[in-house]
Order: sequence, then C-alpha cells, then structure tokens
Amino acid sequence: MLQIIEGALNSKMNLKQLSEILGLSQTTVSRALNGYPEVSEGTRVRVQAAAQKHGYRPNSRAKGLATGRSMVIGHVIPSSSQHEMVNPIFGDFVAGAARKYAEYGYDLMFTNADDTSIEEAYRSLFQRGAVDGVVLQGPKVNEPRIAVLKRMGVPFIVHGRSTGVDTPYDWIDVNNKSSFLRATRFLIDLGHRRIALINGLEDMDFAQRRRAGYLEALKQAGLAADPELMRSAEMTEVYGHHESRGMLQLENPPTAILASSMISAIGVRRALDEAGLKMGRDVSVIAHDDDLSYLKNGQDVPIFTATRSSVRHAGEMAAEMLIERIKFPDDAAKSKLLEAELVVGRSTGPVPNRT
Amino acid sequence: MLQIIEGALNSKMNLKQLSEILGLSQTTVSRALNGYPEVSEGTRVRVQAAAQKHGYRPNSRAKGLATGRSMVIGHVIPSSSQHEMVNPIFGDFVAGAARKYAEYGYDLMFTNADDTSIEEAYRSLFQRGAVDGVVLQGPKVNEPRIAVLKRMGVPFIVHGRSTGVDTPYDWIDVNNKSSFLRATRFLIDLGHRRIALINGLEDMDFAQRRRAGYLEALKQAGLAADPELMRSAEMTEVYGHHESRGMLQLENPPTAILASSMISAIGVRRALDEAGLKMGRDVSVIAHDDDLSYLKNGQDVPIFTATRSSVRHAGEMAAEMLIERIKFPDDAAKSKLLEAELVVGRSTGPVPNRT
DNA sequence: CGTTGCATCCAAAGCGCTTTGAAAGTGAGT
DNA sequence: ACTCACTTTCAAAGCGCTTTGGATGCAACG
Repeated sequence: MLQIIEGALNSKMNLKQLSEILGLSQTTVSRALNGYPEVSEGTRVRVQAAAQKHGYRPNSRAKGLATGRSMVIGHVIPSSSQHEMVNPIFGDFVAGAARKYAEYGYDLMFTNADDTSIEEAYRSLFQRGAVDGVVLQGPKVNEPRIAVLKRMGVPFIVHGRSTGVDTPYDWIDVNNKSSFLRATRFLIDLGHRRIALINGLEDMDFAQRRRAGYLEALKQAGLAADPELMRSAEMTEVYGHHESRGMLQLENPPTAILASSMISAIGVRRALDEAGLKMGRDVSVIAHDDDLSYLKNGQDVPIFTATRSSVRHAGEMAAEMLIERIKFPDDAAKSKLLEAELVVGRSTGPVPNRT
Repeated sequence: MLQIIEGALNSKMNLKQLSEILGLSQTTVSRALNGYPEVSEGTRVRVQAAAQKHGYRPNSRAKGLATGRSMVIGHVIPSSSQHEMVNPIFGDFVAGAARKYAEYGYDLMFTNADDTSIEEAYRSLFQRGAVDGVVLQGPKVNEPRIAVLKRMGVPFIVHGRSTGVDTPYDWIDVNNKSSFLRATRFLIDLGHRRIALINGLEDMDFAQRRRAGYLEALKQAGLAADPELMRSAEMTEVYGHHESRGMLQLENPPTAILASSMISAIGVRRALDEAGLKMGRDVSVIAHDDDLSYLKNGQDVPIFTATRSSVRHAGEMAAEMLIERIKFPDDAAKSKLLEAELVVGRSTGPVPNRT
C-alpha cells in the first residue's frame, strides 16, 4: 500500500489521467484545483484528495503556455570576465528574494553573463518568455541596462540606484550617502582628521554615493579631502589589506578608515595587525556591514563599528516590489530607501595623541 | 530605420508571425533554425537572417512542452530555518555551474526551501517538469535526499558524498580526508602535538571526512586525540573566534589549529590577536580554502597555509557531469575526486618552545 | 514517356494546461 | 406543467513550439 502511494508520488501524472481517474472533465479538475467558484464543494474536495493521493503536479511549462505567465523571475549574475568576481552579498540577497518568490508561487532563474553580454542575457530571458520579471543588481552610474529593460517592457527592479538615469524606475536601496556621512561625522566627532575611505569600484553607483556622504561630512566639518586617502577597487580582503598598508606608510597616515564592506575591513584589520597597530585604539575602523549570515559582526559587542543594513532583507523587499510591479505594470514607479543603522563596536575610539 | 530595428528587437515575435513574413511554413522555419538537413541552404540563410532581424526567440515554455525537455537545471538552497545561514561557497559554486549551463544551453533555477521541505522542493521542481536535473548540495552523513532523488528518477549530481549511502550515484567531491590528513601531518612534522580541529557541523559528510583525516594523521604519529580540541559548528567567523578563544584558555592549549574554512580561520586569527599571540609563530593555523573570489588567500604569499580547492571549478565540473547524466540516463554512476593542494603560507611555523 | 529517387516544403497532430461558450441538471416561481 | 435562474459540468479551442507523415517539383533513368 505504502509502495503504491510512493510509486504514485514519484510518477508524473497529468491532468488528463487524473480527470479520467476521477471521471470528470479536465476543465472541472483544473478549476477545482485552481479554486474557481464554478465547481461544487463536494467535487472540489474529491479532486483535491485525488490530486494529493496521486501526487499530481501541473506541468509548469504547459501552465505557463496556457496562461502566458511563466511565474519565474530572472536574476543575471554579471561575472566580470576580468576578475571572475562573485559579489559576496549575492548569496544572502538571493536567499531573501527566493524566500519571497516561493511565498508567491514564483521560481527564480539565473543566468550567468559576462560583462559584454549582460544586455543579451536579459533580452533572452524575457523574450523567450522564460521570466515574468527581472532583478537588476549592482547598478553603475548611468547604468545603461535600465533603459534597455524599459524599452523591452519587462517588469524589473533595481537593487541600488543609478545616478544619471532620469527615467523613472523601481528601486530599493540603502541610503549610502547618509550612512557614510554619519559614519564619517562619528569619526570626526571622535577627533579624527585624517580619515581614509576604502571604497568599492568607482563606477558603481553605491560607491559614488558613499563617497559623496564622506566628502559632505568632511566639508561640513571644514576638513579638506585628501585624494591620497581615497581608494577604490573591488571589495576583497586582499584589497582592503593592500590599500590600508599603503596608506599606513604615508608620511601623514590616516587615524581612521572607512571600509565599504566587512570583507575589506577584515583586510584592513590584517594590515593594522601587521603594522603592530591596535584597531580602535591606534586606528579606528568603520565598515559597511551587509549583515551576511556567515559573517556576522560579532555576537554581543560588534567587532566593527559599522553601518549595518541587511542585504537579505533588501532581497525580500525587492522581491515583493517586483511581484507588485508584475501585477500592476502601469502603476507609477516605486522606490524604497532603507536607512542603515550605525552600530558602535570595538573598532573605533578617540583619535590617539601623536607623539 | 534604427528605430524599426530596435522596435523589432524589443517585441516578442513568434514562429507563426515569422513564417508568415517569410512566406514559409512554421515547419520549415523551425527546421531551418534548429539545423535540420531537410531545408535548403538558401532558405536557411534567409530564415536565419529574418530571425536575427526581427529578434525572434523561440518561446522556451512552448519549446519545452513540445520537446519534453525544459533545458533547466535546479538547485535547492536549504535555508536552515534556525540559523538562516547561507553557505558562503554558494555564490562561487553557482557561478561556476551557471557558466557551464549557459555553454550547453541550460538555464539554472533556484528554489529556497527550509530544512523540513527540501524533499518537497526537489519533488516539485522535477515533477512539475520545471527542470531536467538537479544538483544536491551539502550532503550529510546518510543523506536521505539521495534515495528520494533516485526513486523519483530525476538525474542528479551530489556536490560532496554521503557516507552510509551505498546505492550508486554521481558525485564530485574534494578528497577531504586526505587533505586534512596531509595538513595535520604537516603540523606534526613541524613539531606540533596539541592540534585543534575547528570543523563544520558534525552531521555534514565533509566534516566527518575531515575529522577522519585528522584523526588518522594523529594515530599514525602515535598521538592521542583530545576531544577538548575538536569542535564543530556552522563555519562562521564568530564561531571560529569563539572556539579558538575557548581553547586558548585551556590548561594545555593547542599550538596549532586546523580550520574548516577561511571564514572561520579569520575568526581564529582574531582570537589569536586578542590573546596577543602571533599567528605562525605562537600558534600555527591551517585553513581549508575554497578559493572564493572575494576571499583570496593573499596575493603572492598566502596568508594562511591552506588546503586549497576551487569550489567554482567544482561547480563547473558538477554541471558538466550532470549534463552528461541527463544525456545518458542509464550510464553507470560516475564520480570525481578532486585533490586539494596544500599551499604553505605565513600562518604556520615550528612549534614554539614552551617557557 | 512513365518511373524512381531526392530535395524541399507543408498541413496537422500533439505536448499539458487554461478558458470560452454551451449544455445539462436542479429547484423555485407562476 | 412550464419557464427562469442558477449551479455544475463539459467539449473544444488555443498557447507556441516540434515532429510525423505526406505532398510537390524536378532531374535522372530506363
């Protein structure tokens, strides 16, 4: 008996077979399962029980063909051909989004595309009817993909924003400018005057905004920005280490460092250790913390003073906004600006007295 | 003119429309595009040009329905409901796999499932016809999902292996046992006798194998294993820190630590720093390095002595093996065992003289 | 000139579902 | 008894593709 049920659960059964077993038409069975009102409660129960028993699952391709919707959302991972870098926030963002997708009955489809073929990847995904909407990640300044997606007419949401693009579009972003403004001001208030910025790649929109916040805070405090103290590259540990190390050897080294990610902050920390400096006492460090699941910023007391904003949460919200957009394609563009939280940890302290 | 072409590129055109434009039947157009021989070279060229010009892309759902294949491969991310942890290797593994999928014309579909519904997730993915094959990640000892997938008849490959499962199945794995055996022996050769193991979760198959390698090396050297020095949990930075810290406070603390991931090794390093110990001099550390793109183990000289094996490469190979399996469902089970490379960095050194 | 064989092309069926338009059944109202 | 208004069910069309089983035309052959 168990055998039979298990066998049934493993077999692929289709509507036709199921309706024959039930002695009903495909129409009725379909309606019963999809909750249409034109079917009596009795038969509905009977149909659902049979579907359950035989492990019937509507073929999603057929369903998609018939309904014109694929119930799939596309993500494109731009795997930079040069550095082969996968953004570490990727996993958590996707996990958040996927959770919401599942909730609303959507699947998530990925495509890997190198820098040169990203547009093509989106186009293919949508025009083949493979997805109902897409997520655009890691927008640059003047991001050209936004216009492309607009023209294609595919519902989409941007994780981040793009300075210079003035057509309206949906986005969700952290307030990078205010985060870094606050972080910088916090350091200034602690007496720091030589504050370094170890930022992400310059053409990334978030990096621009963070720098803007940083510069604004300096300006408000009447401090001049020193180009020597502003670095930018892909946010790896090695890079954080390398730049810090370089700056610590300057004639007039920084007493505080702002890092655009926890990963590069770990590199900063390593450079400090190597230089025999104690983080929080000799040099203060503030990191931006995406609250990644495998890289929590300490347990009770945070390791790093940080501007924190959960990227997983952003993924969830992005998913919801996109699904809303798919449902109402003609609504006005929506956006959501998340404020990062400034958590104070052990990595910051008053500026040391120069001997 | 450009306008027209762009418009065409953005519109969704179907086979029927295209064949009408060409004055050919759908059959011929379809055959021309799919490389069948029953079509003259002249018309083939004409058809391809028209398809190109009008931006025709066959609807993948319709195609799937007709062919019975979806050209999609499924991954399930088990988002542990308790700790909400996303495996950091996830991104790189997927990037590797997705690249190969694209090469062979496959798409990649994700599903998020919590611990309790993973089986259901796989079942749904396959029986709905949404995927042609699936990848099983993070197998535990006696992994029950393997039998489930076998019974369902879905082509699959396991990233890792599962001790205790004796039915044959496809897998690709790093030789965890030999890696950790060599790493441990390396430490023993340096004179270390108190060697700690900071491992992954105990029920994970890879963790068992690593421990086996570690124990074997100790045994070969005639050393007794101390349960106090063997820890296991989810491989976060915080965990690496916490366990190291605990062990360093033991009466007879370890002089060397093996860490199951770079992330936890970073936590180990932090604990050493806090304790005022210098890594490589006071305490040696060896980490397992998945060669993640954002967490390279130094540039020229590795930071950590490590057992290295690229998880991105594993993703690529897994993809190829799975595609092969889909093509030949009845071939005998295949497997691939990758040997990790032992790279010597700055984190190891001879055992210090106890004072 | 009638066949044969081959190269091209096509009409139509079918993949598994949803949905339209209609038919059959049921009970109330006159 | 007969109509009316539902309720419940169904047959068939259609989604966009592939593929089967011809049809057509043409050159070559006897």
